[in-house]
This record gives sequence, C-alpha cells and structure tokens, in this order.
Amino acid sequence: MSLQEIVFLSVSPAALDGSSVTPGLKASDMLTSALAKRTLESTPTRGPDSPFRPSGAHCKVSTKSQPREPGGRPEWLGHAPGPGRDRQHDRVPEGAREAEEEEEEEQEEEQEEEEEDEDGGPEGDGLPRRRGLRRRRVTQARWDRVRLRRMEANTRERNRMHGLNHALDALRRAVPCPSRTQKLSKIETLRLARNYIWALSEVLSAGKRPDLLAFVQTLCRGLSQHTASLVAGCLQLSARPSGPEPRVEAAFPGRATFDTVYTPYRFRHDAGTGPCASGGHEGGSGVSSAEGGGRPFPAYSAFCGLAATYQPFYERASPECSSPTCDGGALSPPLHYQGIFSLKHEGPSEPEGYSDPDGTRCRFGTCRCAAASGGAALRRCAAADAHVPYDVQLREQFLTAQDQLNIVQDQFYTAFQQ
DNA sequence: TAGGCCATCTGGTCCT
DNA sequence: AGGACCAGATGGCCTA
Repeated sequence: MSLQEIVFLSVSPAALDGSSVTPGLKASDMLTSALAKRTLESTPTRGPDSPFRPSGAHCKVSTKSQPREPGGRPEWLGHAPGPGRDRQHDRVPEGAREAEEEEEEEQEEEQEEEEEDEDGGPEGDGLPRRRGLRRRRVTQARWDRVRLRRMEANTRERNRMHGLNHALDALRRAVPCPSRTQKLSKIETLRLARNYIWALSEVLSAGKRPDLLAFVQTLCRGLSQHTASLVAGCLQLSARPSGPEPRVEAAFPGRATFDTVYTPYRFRHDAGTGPCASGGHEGGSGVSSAEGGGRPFPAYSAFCGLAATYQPFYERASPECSSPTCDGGALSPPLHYQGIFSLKHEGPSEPEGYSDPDGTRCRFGTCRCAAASGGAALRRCAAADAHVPYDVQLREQFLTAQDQLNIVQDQFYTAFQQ
C-alpha cells in the first residue's frame, strides 16, 4: 500500500468532519483500522506477517482458546477469504456498505444452501442434510465485520489500558518515589500508594509527631527489597550501605542533608535557584511541573510541617502489607482528622497537570487539613498559598535536625540489616 | 538464561 | 447491539 493510499484511508471524509473520530484515538489506531479494511482479503490475518499485528515490539497473537494457523486465518472463522475480490466499496458510506454486505451475505448463504441441497449435505457426501441446528456459514462479509469489530475492540482495549497506565503514572508521581530512571512497577506503585495513605493517615489521626524511621518503614511494608531501597533513596535514606541507590550526598550534591530528608522535593517553582534543581534528581524542579516530571512533594512536606508540632508516635500497628488481609483491603487507614480532613483527593479527579492558581501544587488536601487544625506550623503550611516554600518554614522547626537525621539513619541501617 | 514486567490480543461476561 | 471490563495467553524487553 502506498503512502497516498494510507493517507487517503486515514483521512476519510468522516474523519475530517469528526463524525466518526473516536476521542483519544491515535492516528496509528485509525491507520490500523484503515489497513484492516484495506487488506482484509488479500493477506493473512494472523501470524507474524499479518498486517493486523500493529507495529512495535509488543505484538502478540493469542492462542488461548483456539489454535491459530500460523500466517493464516483461524479455523474457527471458517473458510479463507477469496483473493482478488473487489474492495472498492470500502469507500462507500458505512450504512450503504452494511446493507450491501448484508444483501451479499444473504445471497451467498442462499446459494450455498441450494448447493448443499443438491449435493445432499454440506460436505457433499451424498447423505441427507442434517436437520435441526445447522452451523451458520461464515461468509466473507460476516467475517469482515467480525474482524472489524475485533480490531475496534482491540483499539478500545488498548486505549483503555493506556488510560489506566496514565492514571498509574499519576499515582507514581504522587507517591514518594517519583523516580524516572527506575520506574516503579504497577504492583509496587499500588502497594506504595496504599502504604503512603496509611502512613499519612496515621500521622493525622495520631496527632503526634511522627518518627521518620517509622514513617519510612510503613512506606516500605510489603514492598520488594529493591523498591524499599528505592523509596528510602528517594527519601534520602540509604536503605543499605551497599545498595544501588544513591546516598544523600550523591543525590543532592551540595544540599544540606537535613533539607533533603525533610523536604525531599522542592515545593516551589523557582527552578534553578536552589541546589536541588541542579542535582539531576527526578524531584528537582528543573522539569516543568505541567509536564508532570519532577513534581514536588507537597504532601510529605506538609506532613513534616504537621508532624513538627507533635510528639513521637506510632504505637499503633501499621498495615501488614504482606498479609492477604491487608492486600484484600480488610484494613483501612483512618481517613479523617478531627472530622475535617479526608485523604481522599479533592478537586479535579485527574491530578495530571493540576496546580493551584498561584502555581503551588497541593494535590492531597493536606494543606487544607493543616489550615484547619489551627497549629502554628499548620498555619504556616497553609501559607504555601502565599508562595512560601515549605522547606524554608520547616527549617526553623528543626534546630537539631542534622543530629536527628544521623540518629534516624543509624536506626534505618539497623532496621534493614535485621 | 531464568524470571519479572509489560503491552497487546482475545474471548467471555455484564451492563446500558 | 455495542461498549466496558476482565482475565488468560503470548512474546518482547530487561536485569540479576
């Protein structure tokens, strides 16, 4: 097929006026559909040479239910399409073509029925034709429609999965491990998100100052060792001295250790003004926030602000994430704080590209919670709406932060080595 | 090279 | 009837 034909088939009049263009349908999908219509009859529909197999690395042919003939049409679809059939009616309006196909199909069926009657049976073996349920002939037109529906369903399914993956990407950016170099797997993302919700909920419900080690441990419950190490690395705690994750100094060269722990991701948009922006870390604000990469981490920062006003806590049990009970959702984190706050995401359902009018990102409502709680630090948290970066505020609250960090790191080493 | 992860295809089921 | 959703199957890619 020439390029001109492809373009012609892709940009049909219906597509131009938008009447039959599926929102979100990529050009490649339209092209695939067009190719399907165009090549239904003259080429194999299965196997490695099939034009229905979309280009790319991930092209699979299922043999789940029915055995497939390599390079040919499946047996269950009936006889193979005849070669050389005129396909000019592809350009006929859809309704007219459908009617034409129906008529053609009926005629074919009638003809086949007559032939069978003359032969004495479908197989032409001279025996009387069987009564009762008779397998309906799969005609060319019907097979075409089946194929077309199948391809459309494939496209929808593909788009659906893409949407699911986009949502998962948004979730990845919301959890405290927004690494690009080592993307969390789907299952690990879900687990980490669950742990994260739990940990934040614990902070809010306990009303006490959280212990960073406990917080990280909660985050890492049920995660693979690799992911736990990654999370710890993102929080600037080296899970293992020999682990692959960069240590604090490597991740944020030149930045104070305390800052990197308590404010893992910058919460302002003055890209390039701080050491974080030049560190090459995924959390740096050198990347456009609208693009989604390099998101700051407001929830955690706000959590730190909230935490600063309270005493150590975490006597309560954390989710045993490795247990089926937890995986099954039997445990549920506390969702409300003083009847005001809910961890449920507020505002637009899709956090993608969302930002407050002043550009400050606040996706989880933690700021609102902080404002409602009345504490000084919480009010300062709410002051993020006034362009005050969290890390600047929080720094005042941890006078011996470096010492504390050293203790926490030691605890973390010990915990992971056990 | 085995195993994990992923994208895709596919048929079945349910819902509108 | 058609779309959404689901789960199984499959093969490619990547890493330990």
